[in-house]
Amino acid sequence: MMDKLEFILALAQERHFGRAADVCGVTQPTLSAGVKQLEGQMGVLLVNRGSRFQGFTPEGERVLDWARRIVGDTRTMRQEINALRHGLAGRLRIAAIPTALAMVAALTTPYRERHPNVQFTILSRTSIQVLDLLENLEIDAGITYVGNEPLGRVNAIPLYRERYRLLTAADAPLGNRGRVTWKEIAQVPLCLLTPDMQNRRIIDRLLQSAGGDARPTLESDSMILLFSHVRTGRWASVMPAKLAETLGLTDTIRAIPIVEPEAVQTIGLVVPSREPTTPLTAALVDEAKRLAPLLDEDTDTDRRGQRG
Amino acid sequence: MMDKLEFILALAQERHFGRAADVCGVTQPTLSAGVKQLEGQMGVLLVNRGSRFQGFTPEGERVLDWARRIVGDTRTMRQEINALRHGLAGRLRIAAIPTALAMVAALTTPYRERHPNVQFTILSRTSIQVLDLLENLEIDAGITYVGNEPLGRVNAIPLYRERYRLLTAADAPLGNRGRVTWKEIAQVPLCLLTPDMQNRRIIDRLLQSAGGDARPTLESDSMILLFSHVRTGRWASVMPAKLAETLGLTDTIRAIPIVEPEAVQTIGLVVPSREPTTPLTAALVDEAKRLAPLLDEDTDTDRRGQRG
DNA sequence: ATGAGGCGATAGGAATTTTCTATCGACCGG
DNA sequence: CCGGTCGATAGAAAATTCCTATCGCCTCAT
Repeated sequence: MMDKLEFILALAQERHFGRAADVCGVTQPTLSAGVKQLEGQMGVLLVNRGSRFQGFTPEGERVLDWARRIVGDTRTMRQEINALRHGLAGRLRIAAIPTALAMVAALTTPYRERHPNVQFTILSRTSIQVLDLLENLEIDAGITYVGNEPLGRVNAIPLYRERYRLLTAADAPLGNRGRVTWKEIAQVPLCLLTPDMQNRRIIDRLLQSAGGDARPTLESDSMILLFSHVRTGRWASVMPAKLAETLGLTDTIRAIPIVEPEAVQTIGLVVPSREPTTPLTAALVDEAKRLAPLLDEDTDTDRRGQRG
Repeated sequence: MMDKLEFILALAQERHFGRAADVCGVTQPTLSAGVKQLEGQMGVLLVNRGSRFQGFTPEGERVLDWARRIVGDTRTMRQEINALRHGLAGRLRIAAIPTALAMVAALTTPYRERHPNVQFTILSRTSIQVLDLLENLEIDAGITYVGNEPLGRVNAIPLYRERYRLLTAADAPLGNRGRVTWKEIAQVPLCLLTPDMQNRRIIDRLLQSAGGDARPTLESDSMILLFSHVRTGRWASVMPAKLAETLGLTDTIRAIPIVEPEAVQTIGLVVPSREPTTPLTAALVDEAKRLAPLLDEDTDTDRRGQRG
């Protein structure tokens, strides 16, 4: 029963019997039979098939919902019992949006000090993918934008506020400025994330509303690539203050506050809203709550510093 | 996995490997092996044994908690899918305290009209047993006292207020009265429920606080038995107004309001607080919410009538 | 003390279920 | 019309589950 539920979870994830079978570590006929058996037990067709996977029936969607819950609870139970015996141990799977990657260390480092037996898997994903992975039990927690769009069935713990900086060479146009406007930025050759990233969409919106043209010279899904271009002195980029600090400012590269408007996005930890969560996740939430005030303080200091 | 969880639920219920096996429809060695296998998967002993069942370990108690949740969710899923196909169908298991038994029909009758394919199992139990059965997934809903004692992890829907009447022959002492006090009642030979029933404990408390002696002449766990004694004209009893009405008042038997104090107990439907509940249970809650205002109205009318 | 009876664990074999390999038929795109 | 992909099916092998029979331990009554 339990494994059959895992089958349809994998099937929802892969939308392909063969690949879903791989994910589950069984052969395709086994998975096919498992799904069929589940359909027998339920007395309804769960999957629309026609020589291809064609999605789930309405009943299938409901079963899928329950399967997520039941499988999730089972994993949580396992982990809770294990934690009772051996303390916190296991692997914590986190996905973060690229602009937040740099601050994940601020969360994982104290976590690991408290719980040395926990291992981490950290993925870089778009904000949409983060929520998707969370929904499908493929990650334990996400770090993404909170407070703007509806987040679905998750709990959010705000971590810090993202403020934007123009990253550019000191000797480039605008390089000597104490602050710049979004309108001015639109004039320089920008390196930005690809449009599937929410960060890019936010920046596009800001540029457009300032009357500027949102046509970056270069786009990539890697912040490292963007930064390396800025380092040549020939390109500029827009990135969150925290990230700019982490990547390391040199004498030649400056991070200039962008005003009009001074845009602020809240970044936070998101975890499944199910109660109770796994011990590993619960500990991460604790860590986030501890960290949040510190980060906000940093941001305030930083802002005052830049302004003064 | 799933069936192993059912095993320990049965074990918690029966506190005996052999009987638990019977409940699950397997032999004792099968259940033993199942529990042992679960312990293997969890990596912890779940049950304390010493040639006898000696209760669960702390880890076992946690697993038990999760098992209730997971097994309950699985059943709910099954039922929900079934309801999508065939409408509401299946068996609704209800337990009610004896004094509330008579009003269950007010709930089941309209329910059955709306959902003709639903079957009922209705048990008469003490209020403690009702909550216990609910906790162990052995019933879907209970009807018992709400609003007094802590109820645990259940939701309560108030149904009506229980008011007490002295049931006695018209030609017996007090039989001609328009109202009586608790103190007066203590003087007549009473038939009451056994002390394991909360109703009896409530009445005892009222009698005692009125200075009367709480020593009933006859006690039983059956309301029918109590009533049949009253019908002889030689005994009296104290029962809720609703119940007295249902049992049928004749010219010779009167139901006399009891005052000083006029005691009121709220009776309600209790269902597991888990969300979402099974479709069968959800429909019962709907029915209860529909019924509650009608019942309260009756009670008020009744009270005014008795007083006037 | 000692024997009977109840309880849960264990052993070993039967039965069922699960899973695999191999292959088929349908559909899709060229 | 042909090659490739996808999911279903068939049949054999493997694994597991489950049962019967029995054991060892403990309790309680004689």
